[in-house]
Amino acid sequence: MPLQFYNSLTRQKEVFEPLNAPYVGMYVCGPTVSGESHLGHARPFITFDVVYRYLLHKGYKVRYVRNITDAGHFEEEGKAAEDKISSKAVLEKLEPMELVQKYTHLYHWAMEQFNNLPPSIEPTATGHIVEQIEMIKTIIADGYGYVANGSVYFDVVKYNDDYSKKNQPYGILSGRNLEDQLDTTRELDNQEEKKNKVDFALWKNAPAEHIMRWQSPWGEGFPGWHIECSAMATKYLGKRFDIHGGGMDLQFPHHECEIAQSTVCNHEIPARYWLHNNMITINGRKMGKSYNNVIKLSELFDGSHPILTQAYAPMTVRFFILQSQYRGTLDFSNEALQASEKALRRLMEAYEWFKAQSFTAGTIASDATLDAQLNTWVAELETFMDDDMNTAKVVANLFEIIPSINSLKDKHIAADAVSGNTWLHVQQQLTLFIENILGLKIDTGANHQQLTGVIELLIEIRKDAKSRKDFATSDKIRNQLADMGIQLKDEKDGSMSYTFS
RNA sequence: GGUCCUGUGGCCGAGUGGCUAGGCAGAGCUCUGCAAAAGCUUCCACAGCGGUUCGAAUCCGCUCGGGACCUCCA
Repeated sequence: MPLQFYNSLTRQKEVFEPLNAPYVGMYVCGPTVSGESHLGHARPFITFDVVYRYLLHKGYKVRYVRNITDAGHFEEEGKAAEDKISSKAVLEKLEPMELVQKYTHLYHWAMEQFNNLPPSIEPTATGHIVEQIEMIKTIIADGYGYVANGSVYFDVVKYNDDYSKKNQPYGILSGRNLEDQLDTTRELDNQEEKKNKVDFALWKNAPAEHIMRWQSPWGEGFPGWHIECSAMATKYLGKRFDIHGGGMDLQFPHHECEIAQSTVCNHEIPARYWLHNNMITINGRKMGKSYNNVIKLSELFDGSHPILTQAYAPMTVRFFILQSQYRGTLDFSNEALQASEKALRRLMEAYEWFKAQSFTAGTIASDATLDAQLNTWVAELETFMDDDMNTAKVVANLFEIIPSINSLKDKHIAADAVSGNTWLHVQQQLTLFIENILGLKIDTGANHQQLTGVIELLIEIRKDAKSRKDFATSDKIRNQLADMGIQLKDEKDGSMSYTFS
């Protein structure tokens, strides 16, 4: 089966065919670095990291562009609720770029914790003001933008009238029609400047207190909310590229506006496949500022948020996200995260042991059924990924394979039950899917040579004690280490292993 | 109000007509000095009502519930 993605634009699964194989261009909307990323933000970045990894696995040469939005209204986090006068005071005290710097670092740190591969290009909005201005000029020249009091707006109604004739109405992506919106759009600032309520800003005149401002043909101001993505995607991926990704909540208006802007400038819908991940919910509600239920990533990793009963490792969170298919909502709870934590540990412990085993090619399987079953499970992994990235099914199959590995380890099945070739194949495919595609890495816990040495020493002492049947000493070592979060396990062969909790 | 999505066992979550999803939790057994881990077995489902069909969690209708977008938002 060929690789298929669900394309939000056509509302169906489609076979993925790059415009210019083997090259693939992918644009994903990145963070606004005016605050710290939260659990909800983790989902698109992990989802599209897996898309990126999988495309690389398929042999494509992928240029992955993920922007950083560092222009616009910047206020110190947590101060947003204050009125405009007091937030003006915050801006006076603090350079916007100081915030940008701080939260960009935190964001990169979080991405690294999640083991996300860095994108090929990570452009900033402030670094592409010139490109954005040029694009706006083109839109005005073509008659789809107009100037009002130093701001520039996109004429959505005109665009819709003209492009409906080409079957590309405004709303083509989100499936809404303009008539509905003309009635329902809420009052915004400077509404009277617009010809129509649905028009959106391409460039905004900067009020006196606005620190982030740039010269433009229309006076000092700053770019509108949607133009940066159009400008940067065009610059680095061309007028038409393969994949545009982001969260479902960006579908409208952000991506819709991107399509309108790029279509005017480049005369085509910018991306062929539009991929949208669904939201992470908490008690059934989307995580977001307006709901006051945001768990920041740093709080998640150190367990400091009141709703959390414990800290969760970044890999646990990644695994939690990958246990579901990206287009469905995913409900957060401590119970669910704890389940993921245990499951991930079981998976990685089995995998780690198995990876270190050596097998000989060419041996014959004594249990042909098991041999065939293993081959089937492994072969299905790619099929599941090809079907719109069903990582949930991939994970499920990994857990089908685990009992065989553990049985091999505990000698419940003989090594020759399965052919050497099959074992080698399973090894290789598990590494491919667990490490390279799902991007899960072995969490070594405390990775410190001296600590490791001390634990090894305690294990030696405990082995001695056990051989003397001095169970008091033996249990003391095990229990006290357990209290410190280090679990000792007696293996079947008399050896002892340990894990960190 | 408009547009759209959704309702799966204690929890999370796959599954678009017929086959055990999977994980965690629970129960039993095996192994073990004990424990943990592991293995084996097992309990618990498809919101409700009606329809289509030989057969529906899966298609259709209605009812009830939940949610998203329409405003910066992953």
